Amino acid sequence: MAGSRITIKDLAARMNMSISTISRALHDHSSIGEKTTAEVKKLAKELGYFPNSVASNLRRNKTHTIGVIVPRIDIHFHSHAISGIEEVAYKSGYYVTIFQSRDLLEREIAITEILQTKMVEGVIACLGLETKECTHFIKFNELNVPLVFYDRVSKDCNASKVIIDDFEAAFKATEHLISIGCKKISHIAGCQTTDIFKARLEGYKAALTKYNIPIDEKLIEYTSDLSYEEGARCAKKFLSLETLPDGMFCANDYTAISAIQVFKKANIHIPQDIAVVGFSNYPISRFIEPTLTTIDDRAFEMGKAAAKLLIRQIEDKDHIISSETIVLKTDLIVRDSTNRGII
Amino acid sequence: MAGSRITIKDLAARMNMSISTISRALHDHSSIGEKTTAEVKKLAKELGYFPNSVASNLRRNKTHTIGVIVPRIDIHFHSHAISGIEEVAYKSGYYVTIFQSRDLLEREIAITEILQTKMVEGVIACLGLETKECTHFIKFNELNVPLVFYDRVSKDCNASKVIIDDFEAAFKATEHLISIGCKKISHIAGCQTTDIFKARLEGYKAALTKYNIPIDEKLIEYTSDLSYEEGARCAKKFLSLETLPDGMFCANDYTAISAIQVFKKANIHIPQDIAVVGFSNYPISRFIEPTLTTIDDRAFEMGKAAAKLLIRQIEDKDHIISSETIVLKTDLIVRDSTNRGII
DNA sequence: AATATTTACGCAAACGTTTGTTTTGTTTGC
DNA sequence: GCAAACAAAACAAACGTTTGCGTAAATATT
Repeated sequence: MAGSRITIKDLAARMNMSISTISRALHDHSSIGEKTTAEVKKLAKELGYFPNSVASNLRRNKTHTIGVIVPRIDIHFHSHAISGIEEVAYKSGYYVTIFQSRDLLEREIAITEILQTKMVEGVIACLGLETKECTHFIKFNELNVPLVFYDRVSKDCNASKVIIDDFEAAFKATEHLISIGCKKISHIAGCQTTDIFKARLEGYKAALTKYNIPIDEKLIEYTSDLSYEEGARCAKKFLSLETLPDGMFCANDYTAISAIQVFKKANIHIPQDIAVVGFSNYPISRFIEPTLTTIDDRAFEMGKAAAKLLIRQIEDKDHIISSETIVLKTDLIVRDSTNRGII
Repeated sequence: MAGSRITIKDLAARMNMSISTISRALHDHSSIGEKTTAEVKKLAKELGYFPNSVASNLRRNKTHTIGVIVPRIDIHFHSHAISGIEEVAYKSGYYVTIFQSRDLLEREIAITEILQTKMVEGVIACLGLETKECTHFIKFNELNVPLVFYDRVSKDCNASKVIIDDFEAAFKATEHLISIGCKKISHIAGCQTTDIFKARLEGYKAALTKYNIPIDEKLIEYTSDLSYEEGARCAKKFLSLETLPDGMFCANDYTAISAIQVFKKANIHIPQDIAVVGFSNYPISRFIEPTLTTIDDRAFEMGKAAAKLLIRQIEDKDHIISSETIVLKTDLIVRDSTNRGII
């Protein structure tokens, strides 16, 4: 700020013209002569003029800004999603303002209020863990600002969504274990009040059922947060069974990795004794030993899809779209933790 | 947008008062009666009024926004730095708009221009790899908008900086290896046109010198990008020496990890045969086997420090500060890759 | 009771643009 | 040579706030 910024007025004064002429010249309006247009632009460049987009936004009632709410920026999944969002937004001439809810409902609500005052043209959000209902988002509906949720979405909110098919992904993962010969497949499950983790459990069960493998609740361990520590705990639990499972599908990579490390310490070989599939394809899954078979979470694509969808809705003058749901295909990435060689 | 947003005008009409009174009431101005103030606020809440910060920003010539330029959001280091920035900014009532240069100079320049039009009050940036000089940043000086670089900084730009002492960190890392008995310490170095990697090499050399260990160029491997693949290449090079080094300091964690994996495959034990120290404390360093001794890069703290410094400068009316440099303390995190038990 | 002071509010300009309407001056058609 | 048509540029209002100044009524001071 401060400094002495050149405005359109200054240009007008220097050229002995009206400010409207300057404005139109800078926008190549047809009603301004070529010569004048050129001169104005030349002067603007000379004086280092930059348009004041705050003023422009006010007048045009457009900010070309989209607000993004994520639980935490520093989680791999979200930073990749944001990266995708930013990439699409930048190319379409939109700007991205990011807020972290830190999984706090109070903060999430405060952020939605800030976003209203900022006149963002659209909002992309991933709900925080505390968020059970989302009345704080309905004001965006009222204001006609498009809203897109990704990954963690809310059923009872009228908004567009971008998700992966967790059920199908879990099904695929489990099916893969079966295809390499596993008969007794365990599962480390996430918090069952969260839809995505519920879906992963269901997908696991469905795959077993399809192949006539009975579902054994003793082979399912529930965790609250899928942390590294929880993974170790579950692994020890499985070790204490009469017979060790010969396959394991984990609802995320952290638990898979820590379980693997526990197994290795117990002198159990992976994938020979027990094959393991994770979920999310964290960077680390490529580096541990053995490298981890996992489901790619499509974070970057999810961000891109969310941004594209949002921008489409922003620019859809007719506001004909009420909501739209995009389900992304997932990829099973087969690595050494399920590679038993030729079968 | 669209919709029908309630403005201060609407409130004024409903209350049969002037807009200035409304504005003042909403800001608890002393010249407005208590009763009126209360009534105005009540009505505002009823009608769901939200201030239009675009208009406010224009009038007050303040945006309370800081622009952030990072090479990539989805790199762990940067997402953590951003997280720190956002945390501090949020608490101080500032908003954060993020741009990725993707290490492209052209894009970095374009972003600086966008930031000018957006009237941001301050800028935090980490330079892209292509950026050798930074004339595109001097306009911020001219406009009196404070500028803080972090991590990758530029010498020839008049701006504040937040960095870690790479020299000292590398010195500490190397000294640690010496302290556990290493006599022949190798180094995997980064691109020597980047200051931070140069400093790490220098720190390594200085530690050797201090303890009268001759510097042996054969023990130093230079890489262009410190990639996982490069790490493996360097490790093989060291394996081909007549005698294997008994310690290794790597300029980042990726090379350390891939080198460790190469060593393990060659049946070399870590840390008994060769102790390894990385740099940055990537999350993965806690999970690999053995867990990796490394230097914490202080990403989050760096972001916080940058934001605090920037905001201080923004709010320093006198513009008395020209520039300031903060050097953060680093931490050596000792893990199993250098844990030889009692010495 | 007259003046001074305070309280509570209104008026109007300003922030830097954009844009519908008007004005001025030039060209065209006949 | 005069109306009509057009091109080029000016006028002025508007976007939603904030804020210096003015003013009327209410209260305090003598």
